[in-house]
Amino acid sequence: MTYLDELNPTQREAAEHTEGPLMIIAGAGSGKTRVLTYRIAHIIEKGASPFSILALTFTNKAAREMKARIGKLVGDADAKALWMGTFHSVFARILRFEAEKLGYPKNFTIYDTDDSKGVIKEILKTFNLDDKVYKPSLVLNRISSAKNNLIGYKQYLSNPTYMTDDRASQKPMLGEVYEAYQKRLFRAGAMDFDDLLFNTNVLLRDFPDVLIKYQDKFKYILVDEYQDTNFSQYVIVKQLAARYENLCVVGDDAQSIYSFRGANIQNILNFEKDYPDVKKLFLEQNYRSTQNIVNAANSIISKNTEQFEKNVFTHNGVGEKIKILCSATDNEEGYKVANSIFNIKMNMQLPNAAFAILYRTNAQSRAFEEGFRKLNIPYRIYGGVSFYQRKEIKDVLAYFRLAINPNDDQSMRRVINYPARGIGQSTIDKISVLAADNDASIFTVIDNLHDFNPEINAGTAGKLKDFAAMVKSFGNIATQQDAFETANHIINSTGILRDLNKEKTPEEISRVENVEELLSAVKGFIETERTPQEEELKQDIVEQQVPNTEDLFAQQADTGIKTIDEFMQEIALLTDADKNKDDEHADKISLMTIHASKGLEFPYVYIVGLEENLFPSQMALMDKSDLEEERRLFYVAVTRAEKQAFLSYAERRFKYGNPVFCEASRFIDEIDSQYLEYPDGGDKPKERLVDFNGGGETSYQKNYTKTSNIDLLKPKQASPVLKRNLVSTNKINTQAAPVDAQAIKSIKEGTLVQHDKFGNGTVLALEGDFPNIKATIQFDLGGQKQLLLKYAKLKVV
DNA sequence: AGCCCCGGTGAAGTC
DNA sequence: CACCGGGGCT
Repeated sequence: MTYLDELNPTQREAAEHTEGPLMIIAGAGSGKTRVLTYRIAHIIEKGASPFSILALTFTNKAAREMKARIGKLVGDADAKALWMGTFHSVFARILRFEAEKLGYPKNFTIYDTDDSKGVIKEILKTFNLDDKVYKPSLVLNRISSAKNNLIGYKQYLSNPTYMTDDRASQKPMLGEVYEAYQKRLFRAGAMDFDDLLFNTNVLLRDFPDVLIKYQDKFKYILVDEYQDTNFSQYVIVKQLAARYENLCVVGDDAQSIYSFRGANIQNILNFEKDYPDVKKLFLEQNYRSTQNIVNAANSIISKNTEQFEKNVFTHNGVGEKIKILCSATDNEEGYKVANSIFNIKMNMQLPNAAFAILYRTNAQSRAFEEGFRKLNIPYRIYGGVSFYQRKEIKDVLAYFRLAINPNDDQSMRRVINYPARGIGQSTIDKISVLAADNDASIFTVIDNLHDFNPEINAGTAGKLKDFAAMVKSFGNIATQQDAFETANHIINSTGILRDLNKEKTPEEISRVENVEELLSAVKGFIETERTPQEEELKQDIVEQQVPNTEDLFAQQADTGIKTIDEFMQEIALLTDADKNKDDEHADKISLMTIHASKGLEFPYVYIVGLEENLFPSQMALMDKSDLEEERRLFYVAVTRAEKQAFLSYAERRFKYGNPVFCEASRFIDEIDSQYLEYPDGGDKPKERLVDFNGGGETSYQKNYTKTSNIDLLKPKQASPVLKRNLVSTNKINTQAAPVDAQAIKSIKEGTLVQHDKFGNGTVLALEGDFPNIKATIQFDLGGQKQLLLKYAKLKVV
């Protein structure tokens, strides 16, 4: 038990309080992971089986690292036996063994967002709906948030509020699209990410024996990052914990930054209502950062209204003040930050890994990359297009998926004619219609062609049959051989590699390399042991004496072969943090979004692009609660820093190809100025009126003037839209509602407006929801146009 | 069937 | 500006 002595009294209390509900509010850098690992180790040492402990983390990486640390305390065998992972991966694993109760095959496919969007597009086609009105991404968001709130399509269709909302937003068919979407996925034997949680809830709700089984099994439940759980996850946890109530949730309401995907901060704020006898502990001592950083962060978060009272403090040194960097343009920001890093690195003899650049949006990385390249400093970008998103990889994976589940229509469409085998669009259309009409999958149709009487010539029918036979043969191999053999076979017999090797362009060569890399990932996969959880579940199945002798999992339990099916399960649930292929140990500067930086720490942190409309983002400015979330995001960013933080902004920045004047972010002003150091060395913001005419014309200005097609450089004619950018960059209007919004809202039907290009016009009609209002305008000269108000920069005449 | 060019459109964060 | 999808051409 000596390791418990390494904890401070509150931490230790948290680790030793193992029975009953416990809520740990853990401030940034307060040693949360340490407490969690010690707590779990402690539970095991007290005699609990690791199989009875369920620990839900935010990323698989976090789970992996925590397991490794627990392994050091209690031994790897016990650590490996823990049920630890993301909500999605843990419950996907359980669903594999219970899905048939819900009518899904146990080898169901997990659809990613691209798959989902594809399904929506097809539905829109069959319903003859305009995909500009029913934007797939919006439709999907709507469906997703319904599912995260446990609203199935039947409830959705019978809910008057949803129906009214959808009619009001000109999308009365949304409920029907939801229904069709769900039915298509079911037919394809597929679940999307939200279904994994939704269906887990259905399972626990409708099958009391299953609920009891898992309630009994999980005697200890821990949930990390509880502030970012959604309703669906909340209900799962509540159900599973109902028996023992040994439930420990850990989180920091100040770091809740995922409401856009349904996370509900109320889950943590209301925890004590659900469990009145909860033990509440506050970890308030920060071990990560200097006093300046901790105090500055406190002053930021104090502006929020919804939060637990807490007092984060540190005994670390005072440290350097937070430095403000101001650049003329986004490009200059890149050089300035790169130079600043270079200087500190040289002066203090630090490794590159001591520095991180955090931004609001991925698109901001470019300027910094250039800066680092000029100075020859190695860097690494987190996020972006992941390996598994690449076209050639998705093609190969589609074959893998078909081998496992031939009814997976999205994969079927992807490769039915890739590499080309003479199955054209019109043929695909015909069989798609047949499939939809008969509520069958595409595979079912082509595998039983003569039953469906398609109007297809004999030659094409033969090709379809051949393809169906190939898919079937892949299926056989997939169940009998290991993942690597299957993958090899599929890649070779489909001719994908041949297709990629046709041309020797650098692009194609890198594609071949990617496919080879995928193969070696499969190889690596079969060489690792299967997890104890899989064995446990399989054992469970065997004990239940599943009668079906062809049962895939029973077979695997016998042979011990790791199949392609298991490989796909694993990669379908990787989080972006897990997908980074770059080697982690190389000494590089890290560039990432603030969201991606959650849970990480760096000695020197540069938070860049601190400008109104960028951070806080334009979208967040519309809504007070969004602004609070944005502020929490800023809090997360600042608290990543150990030694020093830098805040950088640019006065001009290219957005959508146009130069835009920027105003320093209100967040800078919100920090108590005693913790800040401005560029001129003072502790007060410099008066920075934007000077349009005076001063030498820099090359930047020339550049901007040339490419600008809007009136940014003529303040005299400033429209309401532009006015905001012309005000002094100090406090003045940071509290006021954005002028953008007002300008947009002031436009009604019949309003006379002026447009840069089209001249004067009259608004005929408006449609869509703010801020995406589209206006139909009759221009005196330019005729009738449809314009999006948020882009159109209209002036009211 | 495949390629190219054009025009339109979008630009936050993610399992 | 960068990307995507559609349409048209070969």
